[in-house]
Amino acid sequence: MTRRSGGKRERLTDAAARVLHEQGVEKTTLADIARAADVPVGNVYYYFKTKDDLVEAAIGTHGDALRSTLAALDELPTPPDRLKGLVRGWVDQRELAARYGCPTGTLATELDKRADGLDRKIAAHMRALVDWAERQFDAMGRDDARELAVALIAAYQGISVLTNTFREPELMAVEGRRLQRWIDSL
Amino acid sequence: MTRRSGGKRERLTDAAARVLHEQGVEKTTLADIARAADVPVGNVYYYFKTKDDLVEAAIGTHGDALRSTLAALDELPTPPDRLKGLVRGWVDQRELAARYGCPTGTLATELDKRADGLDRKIAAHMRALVDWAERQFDAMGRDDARELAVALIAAYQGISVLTNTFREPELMAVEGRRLQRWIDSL
Amino acid sequence: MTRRSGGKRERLTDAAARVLHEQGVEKTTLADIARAADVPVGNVYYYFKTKDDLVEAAIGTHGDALRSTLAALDELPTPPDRLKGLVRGWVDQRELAARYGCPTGTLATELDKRADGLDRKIAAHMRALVDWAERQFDAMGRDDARELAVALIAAYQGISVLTNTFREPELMAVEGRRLQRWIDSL
Amino acid sequence: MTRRSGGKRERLTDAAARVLHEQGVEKTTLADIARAADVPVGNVYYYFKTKDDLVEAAIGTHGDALRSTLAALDELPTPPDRLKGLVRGWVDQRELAARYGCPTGTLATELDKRADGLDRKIAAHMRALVDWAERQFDAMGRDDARELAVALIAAYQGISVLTNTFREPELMAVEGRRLQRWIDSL
DNA sequence: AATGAATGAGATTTCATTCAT
DNA sequence: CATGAATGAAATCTCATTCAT
Repeated sequence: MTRRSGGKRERLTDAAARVLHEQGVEKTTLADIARAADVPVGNVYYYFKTKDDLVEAAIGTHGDALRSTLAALDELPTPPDRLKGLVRGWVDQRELAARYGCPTGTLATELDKRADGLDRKIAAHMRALVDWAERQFDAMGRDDARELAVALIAAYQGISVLTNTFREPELMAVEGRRLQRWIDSL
Repeated sequence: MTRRSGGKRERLTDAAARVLHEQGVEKTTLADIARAADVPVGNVYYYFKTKDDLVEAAIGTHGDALRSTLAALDELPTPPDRLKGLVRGWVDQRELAARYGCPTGTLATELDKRADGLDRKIAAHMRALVDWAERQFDAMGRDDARELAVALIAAYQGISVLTNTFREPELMAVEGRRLQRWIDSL
Repeated sequence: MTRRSGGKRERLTDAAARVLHEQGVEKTTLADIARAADVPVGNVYYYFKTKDDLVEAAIGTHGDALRSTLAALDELPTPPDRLKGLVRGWVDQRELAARYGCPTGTLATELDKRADGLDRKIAAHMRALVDWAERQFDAMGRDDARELAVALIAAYQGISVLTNTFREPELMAVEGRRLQRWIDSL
Repeated sequence: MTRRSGGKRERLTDAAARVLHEQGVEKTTLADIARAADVPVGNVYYYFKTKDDLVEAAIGTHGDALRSTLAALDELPTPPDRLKGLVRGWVDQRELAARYGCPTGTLATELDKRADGLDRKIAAHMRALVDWAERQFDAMGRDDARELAVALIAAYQGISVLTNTFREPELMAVEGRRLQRWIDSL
């Protein structure tokens, strides 16, 4: 709710969300984020008590983005439309995935090495995504909705890893087509 | 290849391979690795010029493990046997994956944030794996061998991410059965 | 002496006096004091140019308290009554002393490490206390009034240190009885 | 037991003991201590994991000094001799007390504001001193040995505070004579 | 007068790397 | 070859003080 003074807090979380995705949590310094947000380093601590607090806020930003993406998809008429819309979004982002991977996936992978609560925060977002997909498959009358949902999200996470590792956006496009056909076949 | 002095070099690379997988590259200090290998810190630099050199050696160790796994699978009679053997290996490692993810995948994800050559080293191992799978599908007479290979490895990487994020080894087991059926269906 | 604006200045000095006693000068931040006084941090500087100015005001508050204590004792009929009244006051405060020590003594001890004038301010209060005791002993006809006064105040400061160090309020009570007997014996 | 490389660790604890006494714990930076010991700041952390660890070591140094002082006094023939020897030592140190107070007392006063274990460490030294004095009074056949011991140490702590506050070493000398007479009178 | 926000200097701490023996 | 010790650059974090409104 704090929106005074040019939305500096928001600028910081946005910059953090982007930079942490690009550089990873451990490699990114507060100075990196402060610079990207054009805020003096010392000032960051006015808004966030620790670096982890800022990381948490950035995770929240990614979660917000995910939520609004899913909300937009919910406007589509049928469950298969929605699922295919999700896949289309992934394909649209393939250049970013090739360079930095899926934000949720790479953050989850990095944070899972730690035992603080941050890993649970990002896991919650991943779970929200799987849950959403499950609801779509369920609406399509599938008994194995959960398994299908896991398979879909896993397919995306997996191809993100390969797309990123091989720096080949085209891989995402190919897999996207495969997933579209698969959804249609259900 | 040097095997002098009580295999200290090997102890270091082995320890590095394990600890880097468990803790991640950035969170792991040289001291962590030295301790795990029971080698004095100062001594590490006799064997490795920099930390990155040691990371590279650890990547090599993971590559060796992968190569010998594939070599063992090559002993199996038919390509589907080999592919299903690969999947079985993944399922067998599901507890490790739940705790730390796939070594190759998590290392690739972390190193891809950097642009210093190490990311290309780990990418090479990932490529070797895809190539091997492609050869199997090719031997099965599939025209779309490359695409199938990518899909298989992506499925594994993806379920590794979810297994790790949710700390649920069972996800890997379920996906393993799905992949087995899929291979049989080809 | 300014009493405008809801006595904010007074609230600040009172809070400072208390918090500085409890936490010590160096460990206490301006924010701590502002919070305790329920005054916005930025506002403190309207009343006090620097942190040291506020510390000085807090010292003044302790001095005021001391002065009014002595003024009240001056109402008692005889010098021994007054001295024993002083001792009784110390014993009454023993729980506070056990937790945080004598305010004057602990502040003096901490400020004496500095050479910036504040140490002289607190020394003045300590001197006022010794002077008052000297006047009582003098009125009792003692030639060694100064020496006795120093001994009395030192006894209190010393037992405050021990009471605080050992967290044993009872020490103060025992020493109080000893001092009462001693005063009676003069 | 580590005594290599020019006893740098010892140099650090000695410097810390001195500088912390002179400047107080909170006002003293690691850089201050490192400079006094002629050791690079970064190197301090090779010997002490945190600043508090170094403070603890410095407290230990003060404790060692106290112990050896008492051990030397134990060589004196009679308990009164020993107690008066203790007092003589205090008087001999009066210039230091006038400038910085009693090391044990001022450290105890400052550390008692904190709730970590360091306050208990310094309290232990203070207790050792009281215990030693109690043993002497006990050996003199006094039933009230504990109370006398507390009174003696309190007298010293108290006069240290005044000597320091007023910057008057002579106060310690006067009180020393008073305590000598008092011991003789028992 | 009042105050949320801003700032920068400085403190603690970490760690890859180097050095002396 | 081996190794405990050393080093300095850089990162996180704190806080008195100032600023803009």
